[in-house]
Amino acid sequence: MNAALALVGKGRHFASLGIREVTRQAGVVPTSFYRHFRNMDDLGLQLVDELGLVLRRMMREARANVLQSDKLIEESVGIFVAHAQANRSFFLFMAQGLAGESRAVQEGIRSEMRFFASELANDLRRLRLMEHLSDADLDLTCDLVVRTVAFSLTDLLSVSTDDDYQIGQIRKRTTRFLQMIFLGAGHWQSDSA
Amino acid sequence: MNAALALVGKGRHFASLGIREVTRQAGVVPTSFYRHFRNMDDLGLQLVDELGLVLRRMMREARANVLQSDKLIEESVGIFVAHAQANRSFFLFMAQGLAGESRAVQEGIRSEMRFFASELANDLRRLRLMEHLSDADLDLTCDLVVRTVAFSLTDLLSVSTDDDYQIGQIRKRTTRFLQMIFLGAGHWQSDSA
DNA sequence: CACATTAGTGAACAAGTGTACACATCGCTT
DNA sequence: AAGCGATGTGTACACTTGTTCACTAATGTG
Repeated sequence: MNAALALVGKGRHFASLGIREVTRQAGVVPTSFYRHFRNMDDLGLQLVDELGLVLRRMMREARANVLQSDKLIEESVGIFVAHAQANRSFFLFMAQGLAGESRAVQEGIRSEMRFFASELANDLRRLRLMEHLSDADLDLTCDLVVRTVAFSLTDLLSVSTDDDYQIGQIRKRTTRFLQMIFLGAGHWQSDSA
Repeated sequence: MNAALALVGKGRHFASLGIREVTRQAGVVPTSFYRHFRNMDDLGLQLVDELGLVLRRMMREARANVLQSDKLIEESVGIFVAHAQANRSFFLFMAQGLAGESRAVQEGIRSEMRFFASELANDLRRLRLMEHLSDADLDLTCDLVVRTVAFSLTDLLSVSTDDDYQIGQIRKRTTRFLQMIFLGAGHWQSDSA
């Protein structure tokens, strides 16, 4: 799995990886592959599972550092960017998988995103934010937020890790996106019900 | 190019296509490939160019049908969904290319999206909508809109063409996303400047 | 200690891959 | 009608690919 991630990190697309290529990168003979996975799709699914862990770690850190802050959005985006840098290959895999070749991987990633969105909704409820929104509308909002951040991911991953200027731009832009969304959510239903 | 699109339409990922595979689908001998393209990346780039045409056609139709409507957003989303269905393979290619293997294709698609966003901004200006926004903020809004729609694309393309219920759901959800964004844009700067 | 499980090995095979080269056709313009 | 450029063909070569099978080394449990 690390070998596959490493190749993805080097710019390859997961869908174009072959068994021999992965085992070569892992420093192991091709046949060994079958000791662990039935095929590449299987490997992809296990990567999705591990991706879940990465996301959960990120959420935990966000919750710990953000709760007492007044710049909630800005801080969260910062943490997200930091994690995306630290786990570049994982997030690359995630971005690829969204439109990937394996239906199962695709669905897995989508489901991780849904989970993330619902956790975000819970947090907002706990913080007594957006209390005027119905549960469904809060879910809607959080879904939109998660999508927006996920899209920023593709921006982030296409600039080199040390291009601090561009990274800063992306962070600012993403922050504004979210501010605009929450601004809309704040006025939702009050005048569009 | 049609052969490559056809394969993508059948669920393959562009990055995993080979020259022989494409020529086979095209009903042509492998060597013929080199009469038209230097390699698969080159083919991808030419597909991006043609994608540009598809998008422009879509914009034209949207402009023609939407201008006199009061349900601007809903209509636009409808037209988008219709075009995404009609040119399924093209949009699949677009969704794949965003996190694809070829940097050039990636940049090409991104640039098409930027163009689309800027055209949208022009239209809004012409319609005298969102006049309280600075040019930069209007661009920001349109970028966010285009991203949101593009993300809905991945939802749309992952359900089968004849699942009208799901397609309707996606259409409704996307419409609400855009309504929320424009609602936020409507209050932007007035209370967050 | 013995034994079963797990992870890794090496050789083998049929099939598929990208690319090169010389040759054949077609349609167009002069 | 002649010639030319663009497109397609057939053959060939050196690799790479997925998967199989029987075998070996390490691991931890009774």
